Amino acid sequence: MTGPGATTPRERYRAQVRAEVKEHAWEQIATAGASALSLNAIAKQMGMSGPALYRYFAGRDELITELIRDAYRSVADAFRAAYEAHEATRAASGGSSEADAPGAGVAALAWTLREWALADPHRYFLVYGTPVPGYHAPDEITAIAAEMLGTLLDAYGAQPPEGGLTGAAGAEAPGGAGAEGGLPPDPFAAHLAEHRAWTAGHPAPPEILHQALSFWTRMHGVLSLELAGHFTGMGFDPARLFAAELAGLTGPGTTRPPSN
Amino acid sequence: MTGPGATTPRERYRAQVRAEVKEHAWEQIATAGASALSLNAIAKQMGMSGPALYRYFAGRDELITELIRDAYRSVADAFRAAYEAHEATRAASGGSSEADAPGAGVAALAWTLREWALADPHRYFLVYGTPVPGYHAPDEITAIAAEMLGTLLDAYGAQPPEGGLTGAAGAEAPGGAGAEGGLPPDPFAAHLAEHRAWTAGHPAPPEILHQALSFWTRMHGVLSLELAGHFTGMGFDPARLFAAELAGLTGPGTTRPPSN
DNA sequence: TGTACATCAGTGAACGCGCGTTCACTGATGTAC
DNA sequence: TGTACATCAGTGAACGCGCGTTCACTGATGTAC
Repeated sequence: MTGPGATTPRERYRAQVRAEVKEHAWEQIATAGASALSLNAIAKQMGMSGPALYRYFAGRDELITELIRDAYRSVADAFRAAYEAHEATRAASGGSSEADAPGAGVAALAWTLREWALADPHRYFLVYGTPVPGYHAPDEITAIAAEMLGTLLDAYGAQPPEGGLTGAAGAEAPGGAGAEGGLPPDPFAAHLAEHRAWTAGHPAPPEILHQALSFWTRMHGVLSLELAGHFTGMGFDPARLFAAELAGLTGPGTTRPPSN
Repeated sequence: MTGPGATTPRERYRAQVRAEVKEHAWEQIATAGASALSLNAIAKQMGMSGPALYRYFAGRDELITELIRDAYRSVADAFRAAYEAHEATRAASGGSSEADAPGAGVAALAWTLREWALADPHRYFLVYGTPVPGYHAPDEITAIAAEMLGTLLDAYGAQPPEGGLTGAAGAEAPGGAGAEGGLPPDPFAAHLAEHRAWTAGHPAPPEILHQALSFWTRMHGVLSLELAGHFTGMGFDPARLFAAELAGLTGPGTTRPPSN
């Protein structure tokens, strides 16, 4: 690894072939699933002989690991970019735009996640689907996962936290919130207060940690069932279910996908 | 297929061997994943030669299809049994037990689902994980899925519906429910009112359909991330997150797993 | 109860396939002087 | 600018493997008279 920018023609060529191999790998995964990924088949598709690929990847395992890492990287980057774009519009508008609605930042992340998932379902399942047997995520990947949660916490932290968000923290008592106007007790937040090592020092209060985790599981709940086809034939629009779940987390008014 | 009970010794033997084959199939899936399922390996494990299994299954595909169907069947049966057991205690207690708390029936289903999932994660992923490429669920399986949703709707229907359940239908306005005491509008329920063919004529109102779908996606959101290992190393107890999500759907007081 | 026949479980050999991976080698590309 | 050398991309043959599946065949089990 020399410094960035200091690429020889050979290095550029190598990078290009590696990228092309990955592209064909994704196509193959899309067609026959990750378990059917074959170096020989990729080579044939590229008009090369099987062993040639060993110049670029140490073996099948390295290729798969790299695909998984790239997939994580792409969703984390999309997440971060969406957060920063949202913060930028918020700062530019000076406190009076839609971007200032409570939960707007979180909603932006949700729609970004959905867009990323729908753009390539096989990539989604490589990250969030059935774990590959025998595969153990290297530290680099768990770090990216933590980074993503950090972005989510940032988005929550950038919202007015005083009672503006609802739905995740504990159940409202039947008939509405408590008569004294306080939030109901949140036993899971209390639990999280004692198990927050995974936040890497993020200052978010435990109730926000709870909300972030609920966000995570609810969005993936809709997406994984939708992409696995469990809603096929039921007739309703999964995007609306996604929007409804999101509304339960951020309040109404942020339930529309971004206009793009 | 002769009538039930009219089994010859040979039929009994066949059924026994088929069951044994499936058992080894599950072991193999647990070890190396569904994609690595091999008839030859199963035969070897049973002390038989490869082609022998063709007396019992037409081929690999039939075996996999049967495994998936069995998995669906087992969760649907567990669901139905849990519902009926709950209704039985409810009827026996005459209206004053814990089983009468709003959402108690739904909570019983939730914990049943969780128990079923944890009992065999690979079975869970065969049903709710990454779809097998090229595999299309036969009608029998979609029928079982519909049956399960029917049980869920029954459980919702068996609860007092007048404002007793919270969390899924639309977002509460910040600061509590509407001042007039009415529920906030639920656009997704309105959508479902026009797309309810999948309920097979169940009389549940659209708001309940919404709640059932939210139940479904939220429970699977926690379970799939948990079982795929995405919470590993984060320190908190996934069961408590599951309980918190459930509390958001049924109200507090039904957030403990059944005592067994 | 005993014999003749049909049914069925299981074997072993074989076919064709594609896989990951190693190895010795050719030819082109880049580098040093 | 030209020559000598090192580096690297890619090939083709080969190894060993396990897969699904077919086929002709042997023995055991059940059935009919």
